[in-house]
Amino acid sequence: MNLTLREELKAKKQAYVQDEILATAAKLFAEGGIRGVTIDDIASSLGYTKSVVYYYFKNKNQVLWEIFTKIHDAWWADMESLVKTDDPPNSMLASMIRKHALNVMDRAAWSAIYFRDQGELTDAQQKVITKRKREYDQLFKQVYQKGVEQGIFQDIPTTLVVNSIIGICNSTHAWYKSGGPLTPDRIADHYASLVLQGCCLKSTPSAG
Amino acid sequence: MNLTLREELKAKKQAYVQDEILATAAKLFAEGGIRGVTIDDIASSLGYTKSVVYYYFKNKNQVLWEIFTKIHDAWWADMESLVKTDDPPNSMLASMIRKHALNVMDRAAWSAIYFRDQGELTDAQQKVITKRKREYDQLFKQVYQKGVEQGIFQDIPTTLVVNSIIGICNSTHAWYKSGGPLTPDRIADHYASLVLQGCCLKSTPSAG
DNA sequence: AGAAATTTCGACCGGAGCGTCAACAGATTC
DNA sequence: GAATCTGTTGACGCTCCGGTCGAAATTTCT
Repeated sequence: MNLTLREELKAKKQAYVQDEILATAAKLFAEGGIRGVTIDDIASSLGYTKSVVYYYFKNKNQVLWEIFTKIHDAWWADMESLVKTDDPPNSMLASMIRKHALNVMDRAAWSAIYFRDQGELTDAQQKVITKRKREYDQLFKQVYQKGVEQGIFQDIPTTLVVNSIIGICNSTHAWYKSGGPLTPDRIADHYASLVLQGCCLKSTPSAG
Repeated sequence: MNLTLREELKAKKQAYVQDEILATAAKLFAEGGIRGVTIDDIASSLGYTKSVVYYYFKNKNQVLWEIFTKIHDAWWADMESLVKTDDPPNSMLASMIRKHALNVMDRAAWSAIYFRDQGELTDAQQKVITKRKREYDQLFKQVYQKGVEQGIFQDIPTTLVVNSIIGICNSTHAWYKSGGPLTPDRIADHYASLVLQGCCLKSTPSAG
């Protein structure tokens, strides 16, 4: 068999197992906290022994790190594509809020880790994540700022507005349970309208 | 010396040292996570050995538990006294939001623990805290419901409204740093007006 | 001063969990 | 069938940390 082809197959299989491990780890980490979950827990939850996890990952920290990078990359891609459209700031901001809220609910376990357990990373990793979160916030700030310049948003410090937005959406992971009377769409819509009503000037009923 | 008087003095001194330990523990826990901070860390941060901590507290869990109960009791008392006034729902809700936000910023370390580390408690303790948090939310829900009945608030599911409120305020602990350009009062005011504008019917400009 | 209560110390135990390692098993290639 | 690559096993070492304990030190009372 061709060498590169074999390597490719191997990589594909390993990626599959890695994803499986990451998904299980995320679920357990979210419930029990990073330190409260052992590698044994993750492995046996999949019918493996812990050596298997160490075969696919260097150590516990790498498992955690991949969770952070994977979720961030996915969210970042989503948000960047929204920003590229040429919607007006109010509908763009609404779309961004909805998307962010839906993303949080879609992967509540991963979100819980992403917002709660940054302190479990190494100092260097924390710096990277902090920077990426700032860049992510920046996307929101730019849109809001544009709306202020166009006179359709109230001139409130963008830091305050964006932190409110992120704060509302992120808190969802703490209480949202799928299957309840409130659907993710309904919740996301509410968040968008709450912020838009709360920040838009009263002369722009288009937001309501 | 009178026996009961001596006991009283002893209790008073012990309470003082306990508070000192709790304050330090809360600060360290908030930064490093519950499991990331050892009893040795707490003790040596005060110039003690860990045996001293074990003299004043049964174990690590009791230290954590007291942090939870102390902060809850303080917040509950604040909110209950606000609810007792006969202000109309809109200004009462605004006061409650402001108060909650200010409380979170006033003790950011304790708040971080209260919202982030409930999972580190025993199952029984978690049940108690969950119940108390629900009762706390209930205070907000009642006020909002009253406003809906009076026709001054939009008829949105109270769960959604209250979780938004709590979510906004609680997220503050993650980014607020005292000494910045944004004062706690300014932040609290913004939160109150954001929610009131976002939830009140447009026919009640008194909220703006 | 001497006795009693209070507080502090430092050594120690035991368990838990991370990460390693040598060996083994199964598949694949030659 | 032998050799190699891939995946898996279970046991082990090591460190860290929660919690205990007896003794020492300090303070308070008589």
